[in-house]
Amino acid sequence: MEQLRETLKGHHLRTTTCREDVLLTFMNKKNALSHGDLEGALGENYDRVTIYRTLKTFLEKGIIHKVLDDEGLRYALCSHQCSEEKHQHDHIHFKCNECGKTNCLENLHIPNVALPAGYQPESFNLLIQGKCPECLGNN
Amino acid sequence: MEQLRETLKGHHLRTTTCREDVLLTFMNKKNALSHGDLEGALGENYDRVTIYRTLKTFLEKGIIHKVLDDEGLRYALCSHQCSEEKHQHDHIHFKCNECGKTNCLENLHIPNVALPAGYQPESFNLLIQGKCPECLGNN
DNA sequence: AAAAACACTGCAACATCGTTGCAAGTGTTA
DNA sequence: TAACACTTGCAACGATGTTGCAGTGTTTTT
Ligand SMILES: [Mn+2]
Ligand SMILES: [Mn+2]
Ligand SMILES: [Zn+2]
Ligand SMILES: [Zn+2]
Repeated sequence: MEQLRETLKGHHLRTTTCREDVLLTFMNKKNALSHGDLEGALGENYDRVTIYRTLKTFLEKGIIHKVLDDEGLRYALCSHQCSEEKHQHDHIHFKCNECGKTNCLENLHIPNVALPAGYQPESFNLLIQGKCPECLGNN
Repeated sequence: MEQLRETLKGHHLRTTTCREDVLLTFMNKKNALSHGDLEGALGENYDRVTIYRTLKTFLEKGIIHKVLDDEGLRYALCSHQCSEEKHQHDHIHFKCNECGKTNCLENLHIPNVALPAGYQPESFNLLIQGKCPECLGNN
């Protein structure tokens, strides 16, 4: 609980109950969340628009990052110290086609790619889809 | 023009003007297109819904594939012989943050990744964002 | 302590995106 | 020709995302 405020303070954001709850939701569920997921979890307490704006703010401040998906955008916590200036990610995301959950594989890095001459890379997003360990166990 | 009908026939689809025009649009513009792009190009000739359905059909038949994006889904032609049964892609996509265009780098393959035990991969999507050769030239 | 400036939220209104059902039209098959 | 299957447009709807504004609460300044 106190850690939440630390995180917000650390990114120069005021502590509000909506921000605390959104942050808490990300920490409880460990997989990537869509706006709809958050609205489902917190929609009775906060307006849709407020949740959108909270996500936008968290993105800008480096608290969460986008997770590409084949059916809609999701978001996940930045584990390392991202800030408003530097938003660096090079880890892999895995989406299970069975349970539908998408997770950050934080310690699995995207391999280097030798781009053709003239391309200047700035950021990378690798999504691997398949079956997750849990779903493979239950069958 | 005749090649269009070949492609449609080859995937067991009737030749219709909408399908021809959508296919033609993909071949003319070389970058990945969103539904909105197609609606902008063909919207006066065909209903929005028809374009949605055409995209869905092309996806199922293996004529186009999804291209993940940080602001919305796009689609691009499958260059190799994808079919209704087998939809295999392992090439890299590049999105230019300057001009906004996303392209298939057909002959640049996604490197192998050693997933942790228990994960069963099925498909891969790698999007690299940065500046494209054209935009780097013009400045 | 009071005033001014700023930040956050909810609400309404709107725009875009995507899906579904149905009826009419067109092509294919028998 | 008659039956059938596929394709399209239209209408209606639901989901997703954005913007402006007014009310409230915080922070900063005087
Ligand atoms: Mn991640
Ligand atoms: Mn591609
Ligand atoms: Zn799973
Ligand atoms: Zn460019």
